[in-house]
Amino acid sequence: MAEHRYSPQEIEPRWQELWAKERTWEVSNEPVAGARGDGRAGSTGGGAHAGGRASSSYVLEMLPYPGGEPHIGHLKCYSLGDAIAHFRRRLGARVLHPMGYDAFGLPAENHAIRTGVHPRTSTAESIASFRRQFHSWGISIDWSRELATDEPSYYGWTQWIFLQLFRAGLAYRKEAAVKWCPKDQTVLANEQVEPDGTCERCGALVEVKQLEQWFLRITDYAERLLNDLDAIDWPEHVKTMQRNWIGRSEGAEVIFRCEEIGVDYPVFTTRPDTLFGATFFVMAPEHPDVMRLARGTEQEQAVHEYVNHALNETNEQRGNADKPKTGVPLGRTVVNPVNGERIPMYVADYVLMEYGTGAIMAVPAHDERDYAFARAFDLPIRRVIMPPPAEHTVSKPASPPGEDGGAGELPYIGEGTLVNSRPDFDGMPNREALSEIVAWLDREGKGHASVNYRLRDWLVSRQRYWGTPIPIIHCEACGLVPVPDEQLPVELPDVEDYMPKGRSPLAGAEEWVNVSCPQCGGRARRETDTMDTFVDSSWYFMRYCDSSNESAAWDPAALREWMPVDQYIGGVEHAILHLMYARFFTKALADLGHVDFQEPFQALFTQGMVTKDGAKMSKSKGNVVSPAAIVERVGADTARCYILFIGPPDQDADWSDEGVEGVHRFLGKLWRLSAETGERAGAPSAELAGRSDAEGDDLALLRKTHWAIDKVSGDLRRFAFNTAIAAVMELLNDCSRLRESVQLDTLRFALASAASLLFPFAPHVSADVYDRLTGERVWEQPWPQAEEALLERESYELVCQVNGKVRDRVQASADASVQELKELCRAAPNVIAHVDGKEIVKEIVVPGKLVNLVVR
RNA sequence: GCACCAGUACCUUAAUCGGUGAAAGGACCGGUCUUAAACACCGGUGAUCCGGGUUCGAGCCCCGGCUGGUGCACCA
Repeated sequence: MAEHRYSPQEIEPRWQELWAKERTWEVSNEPVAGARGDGRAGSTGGGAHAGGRASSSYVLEMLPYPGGEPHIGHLKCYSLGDAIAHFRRRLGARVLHPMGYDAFGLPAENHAIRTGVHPRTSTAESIASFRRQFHSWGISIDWSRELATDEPSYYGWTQWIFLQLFRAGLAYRKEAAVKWCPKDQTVLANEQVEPDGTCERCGALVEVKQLEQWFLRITDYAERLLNDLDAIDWPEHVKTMQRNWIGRSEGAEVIFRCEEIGVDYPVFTTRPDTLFGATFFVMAPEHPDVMRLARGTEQEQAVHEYVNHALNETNEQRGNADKPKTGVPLGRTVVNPVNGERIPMYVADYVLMEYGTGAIMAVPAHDERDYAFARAFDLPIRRVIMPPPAEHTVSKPASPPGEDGGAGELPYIGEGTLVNSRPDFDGMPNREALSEIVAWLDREGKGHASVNYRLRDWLVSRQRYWGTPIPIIHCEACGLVPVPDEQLPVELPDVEDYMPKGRSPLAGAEEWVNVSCPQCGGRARRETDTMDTFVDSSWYFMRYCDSSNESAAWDPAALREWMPVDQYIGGVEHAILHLMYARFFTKALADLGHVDFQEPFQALFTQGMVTKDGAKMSKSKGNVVSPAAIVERVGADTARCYILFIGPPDQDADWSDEGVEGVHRFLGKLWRLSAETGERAGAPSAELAGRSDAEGDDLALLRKTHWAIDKVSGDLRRFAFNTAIAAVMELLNDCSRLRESVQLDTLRFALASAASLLFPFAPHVSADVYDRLTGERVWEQPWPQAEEALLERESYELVCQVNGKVRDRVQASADASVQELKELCRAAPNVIAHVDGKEIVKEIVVPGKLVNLVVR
């Protein structure tokens, strides 16, 4: 008797080598005319493959940042994506499933500062490790399209795109108050600052600095980025996060004039209907005019102190809404354009420079923050909206307008009727008054309707070394001059000192920096800032479509074949930044005529985190599970299967070593039972179960098999991988239980089907099992189809209830009529005992399930 | 504080339309095999957060509460 031992260490490399040698997962950009031209296509024909050209499908997981070794989150992401890719292939699609590396970035550079090792070296080592492990996991990647964003052949095109944006006015330079990380010595995007005011990467307290920086005009796209969310198939919570981030509000811009210094100050408000209730005016401490306004007044010193104090506060301290309101008067007034009133100006830290115009009109009666400030500073509070009469009072109008009580508590945020405004607005519902007032302001030239966004322009320059150089030359005569396309890529030079000193380390590479101006030929200097790495990852999915193209970023025909990505997969931590930037790039490139679609990712799946003992894995906690160690111990199939079995893939899941053993046992059982069965059956045979005459246990196993086919197919469509695997486990349990009592062909069919269904999750063992049983390549088989006839039963156990309680069960035929079912139930012995002469008042029949008799 | 999601056995997860006695894996217990153990095989224990409502019938629907998670949070 041959020993049957499941040995992934033997099985997995064997199949991996075959797939590598035959380049099984590579796809060309030229669709072959149907499956006919493809010699390797499924030998059994295959419904989905037959006739016409196969459909194209682009399945993409977010590209990894190659730092150190892959972690368990990578295993989950790529196991997930691979399952989807395999499933689509076997449904008949040509699937593009590429891989690359987001290779620029701070960690490699900081490592270089510590060790002196060039970032290129450490990154290359890490990439090699990622590549090796992806191979050992058996992920079905088209390696011919592999790319890394730090290769000149890639970033040359990143630079080309930057220049496209620059020429279109979408990339610009301006001095701005920027977030500066003193530890990393670089500027951060707003998005990279944590809510507590620390750097996302290193945790240092972020400072504010005035510097000239490069920005991309993403705000031009705010409206489209918002609206087009409706048309894509993304998780609702991700869309919500994007909508909140864009933060669209409708309202009006209204001009308040400071007559003392003769300057107009526009404010943005969403509530122009409350304009008549404005009793003071507040500016943000960062507002450039604050000191100018206070100069020469007796408030100058106090304002100076207050502003300094406010600027040194962290976002966390300042952002706390429960904090008592602080501020100081500016000693100036502005005129409310609707009624000519002079109202006092204040500076207070509850007003934010980043939002609106950095100045607000304060309406304490109808805004909580303004109310709190007014109470603290003893400022007038004027009600201009009356709530509608309370429901319980008789339909009598509310008490007459005025300062009196009876109108409810202030501040009042809700809807109502205007009072204390102008005679022609008083009495109007506030919604209506809002548009009337805006129209009136517009006519008077004192304001206009306006839409405001929370979204800021994207700050893309970094004073760091390890990034894509910005391809611009500074010429004293010509200004900002783009590097001519034929001189791209502007290669990143080697430097000796990576340490940032408030300017990019590139500034030290004199030979590289000093150039002649492409326009006038005069002396000029290269831009020394590099790009935020999010720029690199904002277009990589397009490069995959044509990654070896040396004369263009892509051939438009290649994009037409594959884009947009049909299924994108990645962590929810990228819900805002990466996904927003990639969408912006796509739209900008569409406007410039380079692509002909508006959204890069048609469908998005966000995977949950993998935790250990309920906590995020981290080196400091010592609870890191290494994929390499797991794969070495139990094999890639077990690791992949387990991580998908552990729970719904969009939820967080806790890793348990015992759970891994369970899945390992399951795969071992499948393999052993199949090896045994293959041996008993003699030569492998593609001739699978003849089912028409099956009965007894054979029929039961056949039914279970088709149930599993149906279940797994449905589960895969909705990404319920955990239940799909559980269904195969159930099928295998039945195979094992019935193995002695069914015909060999039935058992072989059931086991081969189990392997076929499991292939997207555990490709190696599934391929091996399928080969042993049938001599065929499972990945060349079309996805199995469940036989409708076998999903139905010709008879079933009818549940007989009396008053909702199960009292008996009897066999009923599947086509029994409602009347027959009632009779069957009434005749059941235990039902008779419980009815016992009582009156049957109601009979509920659920065909296929039960009959319930209600008795009294 | 606001919004959304979730509470099922000791643990992690299932359960189309409201329809049987709530399923899978792990853990645990017993048996077979073994000198013994591990492996394997066979068998077993065990659950719908609390309170109300709708219904012939509720894990599933509605209301209230409790607990946990996520997102937003001075955005004018």
